[in-house]
Amino acid sequence: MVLKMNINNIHDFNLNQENDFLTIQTKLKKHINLVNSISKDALQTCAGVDLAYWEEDGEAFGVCSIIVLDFHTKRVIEKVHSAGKIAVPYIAGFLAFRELPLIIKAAKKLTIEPDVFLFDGNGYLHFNHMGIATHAAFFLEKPTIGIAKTYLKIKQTDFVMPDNNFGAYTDIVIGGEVYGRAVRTRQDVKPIFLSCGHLIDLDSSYDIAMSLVNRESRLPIPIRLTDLETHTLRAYYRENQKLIE
DNA sequence: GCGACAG
DNA sequence: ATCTTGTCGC
Repeated sequence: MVLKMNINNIHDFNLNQENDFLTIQTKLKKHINLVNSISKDALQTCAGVDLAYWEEDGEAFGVCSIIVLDFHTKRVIEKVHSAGKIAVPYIAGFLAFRELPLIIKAAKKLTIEPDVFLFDGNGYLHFNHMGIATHAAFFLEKPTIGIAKTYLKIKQTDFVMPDNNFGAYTDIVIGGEVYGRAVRTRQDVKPIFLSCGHLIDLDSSYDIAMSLVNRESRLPIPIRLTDLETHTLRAYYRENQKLIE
């Protein structure tokens, strides 16, 4: 997969400066496009993206997995991954800066260009509308969807708990604007927090995410599979640490 | 000092 | 995210 934006752009500023992070976010968010309606019939492939971490000699390492599925058969058609040292600490609101280097490194190995990417984390549901799903789309140049397992409170606004049945949801409205959606993907489980990433609208994101849920997990299949995959890869790299770098 | 805090 | 055993329930 060819990536237009150069990864080196990510390293052109001081990695631990939150002000620099904010500057980047503010610059990119002006270009967010949330008006594309994407029909499921037009989709051929979808991908999940996730990372796992571990420590070695006091240093942080991570592995990123991207798994591509045929959207309709749900069969895996490609798996790629990347592993390496993690340079940026986790700071709520700036997750993308920590995870993007490995995500881009893995994405470059894709031979298929997925029609849509699902991320483990927020997209537009973010105080600066620049969660990892949104931010990553500027590199991938493909529609992205954010799927978070827990709620990130913005401007002291809580979400309204959706009804306890499959598909029930409540929109997360902050200051009169819809940021995302709390979605009950299965009965008797906690809701997930869905939001647009970029290049797709919220209703399409919801339809796609819901059609990718089965009885295995409350999370869409691509996210679930990459989560399992990163744990497997981590176990491997922990035993073969020298294969990294 | 205390609580909050996507992953 | 990660560290971790058992355990309640379908």
